[in-house]
Amino acid sequence: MALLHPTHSLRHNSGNHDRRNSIQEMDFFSENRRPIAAPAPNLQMKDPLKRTDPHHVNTGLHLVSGNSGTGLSLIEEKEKPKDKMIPLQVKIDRLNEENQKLRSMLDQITMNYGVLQNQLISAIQQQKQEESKHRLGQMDEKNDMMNRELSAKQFMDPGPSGGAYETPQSQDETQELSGSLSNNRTIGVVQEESAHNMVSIARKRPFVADESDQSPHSWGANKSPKLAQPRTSTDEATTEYPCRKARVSVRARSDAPMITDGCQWRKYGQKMAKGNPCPRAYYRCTMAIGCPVRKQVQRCAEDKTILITTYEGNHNHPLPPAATAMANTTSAAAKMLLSGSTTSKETHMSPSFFPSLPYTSTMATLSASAPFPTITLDLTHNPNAMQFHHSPPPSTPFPFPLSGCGPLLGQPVFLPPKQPTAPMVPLGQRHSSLTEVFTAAIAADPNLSAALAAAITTIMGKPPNSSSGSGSGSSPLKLPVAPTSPQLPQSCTTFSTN
DNA sequence: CGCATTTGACCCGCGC
DNA sequence: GCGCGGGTCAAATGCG
Repeated sequence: MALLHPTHSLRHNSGNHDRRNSIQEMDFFSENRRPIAAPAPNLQMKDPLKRTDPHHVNTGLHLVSGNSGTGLSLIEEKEKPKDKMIPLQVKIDRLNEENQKLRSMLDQITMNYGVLQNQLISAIQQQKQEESKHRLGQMDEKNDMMNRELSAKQFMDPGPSGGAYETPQSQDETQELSGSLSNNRTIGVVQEESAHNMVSIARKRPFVADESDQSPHSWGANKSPKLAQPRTSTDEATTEYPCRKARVSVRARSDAPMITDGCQWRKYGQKMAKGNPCPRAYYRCTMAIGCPVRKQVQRCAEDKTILITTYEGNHNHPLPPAATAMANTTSAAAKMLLSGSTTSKETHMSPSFFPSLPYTSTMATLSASAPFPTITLDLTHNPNAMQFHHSPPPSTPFPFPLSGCGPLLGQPVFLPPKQPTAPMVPLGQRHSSLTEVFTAAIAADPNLSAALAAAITTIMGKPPNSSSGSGSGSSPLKLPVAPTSPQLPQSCTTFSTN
């Protein structure tokens, strides 16, 4: 969340606050743009124009988003006489004023957010400290843990000023931040903690240690020995998350009793879940003998048009093309969840973390609450924002980001926010620079997203309210979530309704 | 008749 | 220890 307004952050930190409207932005460009702008003679022609009105300086900032820059370049290109420039100048002035107003609003929102986040973080850290006292007695990596917290805090801490977006001091620092998150140490710490938790869970559920390739889970393990498969040392999922049982839950609007995701399922049970008048159906993948994948289908108690499908496990067989997208998506989500969810039960992720993802308005829920960490992908909102690379059946009202199916990993697993009022500004309009930074960082390091999730999770600690809601409503905070790294074996299949 | 679905019973973990 | 709830099994049932 701290990166909701990266550009804003950059702007604020690129100069002194008392000169925020002029010098700071000029400094920003002087560091990053001058090598390009200086050689252009047209810019010098533009300067006198800009100096006639102080707002023009601010327009320079707007160049970041390219809006004002476009207008100025038009002036440059056409070389209008001064009398023709006047209307344009007036127009630019008006745009600048508008820009100022928007910026003021943004500042206000930023401040409010910062205050709230400060309160949240302080509360969480306080809670985590208490928790750490118990855990540290059993942990040998005390220092690592502290470093981990610090590392994560770097990412989230709004800073002493309370302005969450003022933390990065410059683009350089932002890049440094991205680098620190993607470096081996940070990820290593994250994985270390994951491993530690896996050990804890393994003690609790010894049987899962014998699980094979699939994400560790109980079904087919203890009750169906025939399904047990020999463990291979090369299995990455097993190596990384030998004891975690992640679930990927998908919320989608559908009238169909069950979504068709490209796999064949056999119903093996149905139960009434507490708090939900609609029964929960249990399905097992029948595409291959011994496939451990299960899924649960249940309608949302609040809105029965919403179908909640929860996947668990990884397919042990080749998937049809129609099934790979969902499999990749859920795998990515599951891996992110597994790699990120350690001590906390819920994770806050900012949409700004994943600017490269097209579905910026989508939301996902990370819930590591017992017994299994679950990531919920909410596809019930903003269908317009979705892009269909694979047309769903007509009866499939829900949109699913199947973009680029093949390597969907790293693609968005994004869902609409529960709170439609949440201000979701198109990323590209507000913070292009930092967006690019993170895009590049994520693209460069497939583990980064997982590391981000882990880092955030680490500092978030336990949610203030651990009481579980009933049924599908045991829903954690709704948060924007990242796509994940591509290493997880396919967990589930495609996704469409009947 | 074979297969899928239904449904009650059973098992297990967790909280009190 | 007990009750509750989630998850699974397997016999019964339905359907093509």
